[in-house]
Amino acid sequence: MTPRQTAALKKVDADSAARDGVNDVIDIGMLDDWIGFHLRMAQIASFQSFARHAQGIELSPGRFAALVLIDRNPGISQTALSRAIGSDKSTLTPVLDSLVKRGLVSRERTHNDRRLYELKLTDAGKNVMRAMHEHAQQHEKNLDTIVGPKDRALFLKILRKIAATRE
Amino acid sequence: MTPRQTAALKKVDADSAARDGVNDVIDIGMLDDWIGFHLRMAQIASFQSFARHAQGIELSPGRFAALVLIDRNPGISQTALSRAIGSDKSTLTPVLDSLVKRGLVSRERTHNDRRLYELKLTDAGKNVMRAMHEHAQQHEKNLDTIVGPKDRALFLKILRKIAATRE
DNA sequence: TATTGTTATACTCTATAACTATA
DNA sequence: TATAGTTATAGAGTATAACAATA
Repeated sequence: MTPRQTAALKKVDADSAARDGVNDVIDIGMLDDWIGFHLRMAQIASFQSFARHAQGIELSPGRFAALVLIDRNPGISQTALSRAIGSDKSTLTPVLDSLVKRGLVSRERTHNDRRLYELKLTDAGKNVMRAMHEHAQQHEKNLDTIVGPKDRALFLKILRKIAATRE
Repeated sequence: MTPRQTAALKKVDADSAARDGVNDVIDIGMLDDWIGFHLRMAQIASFQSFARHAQGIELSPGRFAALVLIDRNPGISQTALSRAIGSDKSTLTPVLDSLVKRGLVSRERTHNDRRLYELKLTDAGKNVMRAMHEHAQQHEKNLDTIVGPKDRALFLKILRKIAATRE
């Protein structure tokens, strides 16, 4: 490892820098060589880009993911869904409340075990998901361009590996 | 700060799957090929790993980053700091309040322009940063192992590129 | 007793707008 | 007028603990 120790995270404009007595370029020190830090910054940028592409459709990446998961796993329970997206079941309650209220998801008790709900997409939910899909695909296309076709598979493989690791 | 959280996309245990009538493995559909999705999942996993390593020291990645930035740029103003970490100045106010209250950061008006604060680390702040550094390095070492030495530079380069893109 | 899902509660992170004090 | 920082406020996202209904 060869820490560069210095990098421009963001240039401060010359005027304000002079005014502040602060250097033109901010020194991010050891962070510059840290995977975790850049993972965080990349995710923030990606999230913001996603939000720009999806403006008009009110659906955060998390909710969109919930919709996709319900679509692909019709009848899934809330607890199973919460496990899949890595959040607590109590976190999911208001999310599903709003998705049901907006008519995108149906929630019915199972016949076998009346403690569980069966989650399914309504037709409206499928439509919204499809519309969202298009926006998300444009966003993905931009990411693809940034990553480049040559390194795409490797990059994805590493991301999957990081996500799968629980140590 | 004690985020528990489970594995994203993890397998549902056989028993509960049978009980739920849900497949053993959750189908994530189109998400599986999406960079943005896996970026998000990797970041969540990395964050949780960071939290586990840093348990005992109450410092989120964001606050740790603020500390590092102040350490490397002593005398930086709050607005410059907020620009560097990409959040609003009002977001930073309570963060700095708590860092100052905990004796980790000093905040003094500049002599030239009495609207600005000069942020600096106190000795206690430097100590905490050093302790944090050790935890964070262990965390980084794990990430390094996952990524592998061969692909590390390329992976970092792509992350930087994504973070730098504002389209 | 154990599990599903809800409720009550709380904390973090984030932002916008209006404000103050200084320039 | 413009800038640095605070305050008021709000909303998303997250969690834990206690609870009701059901198993």
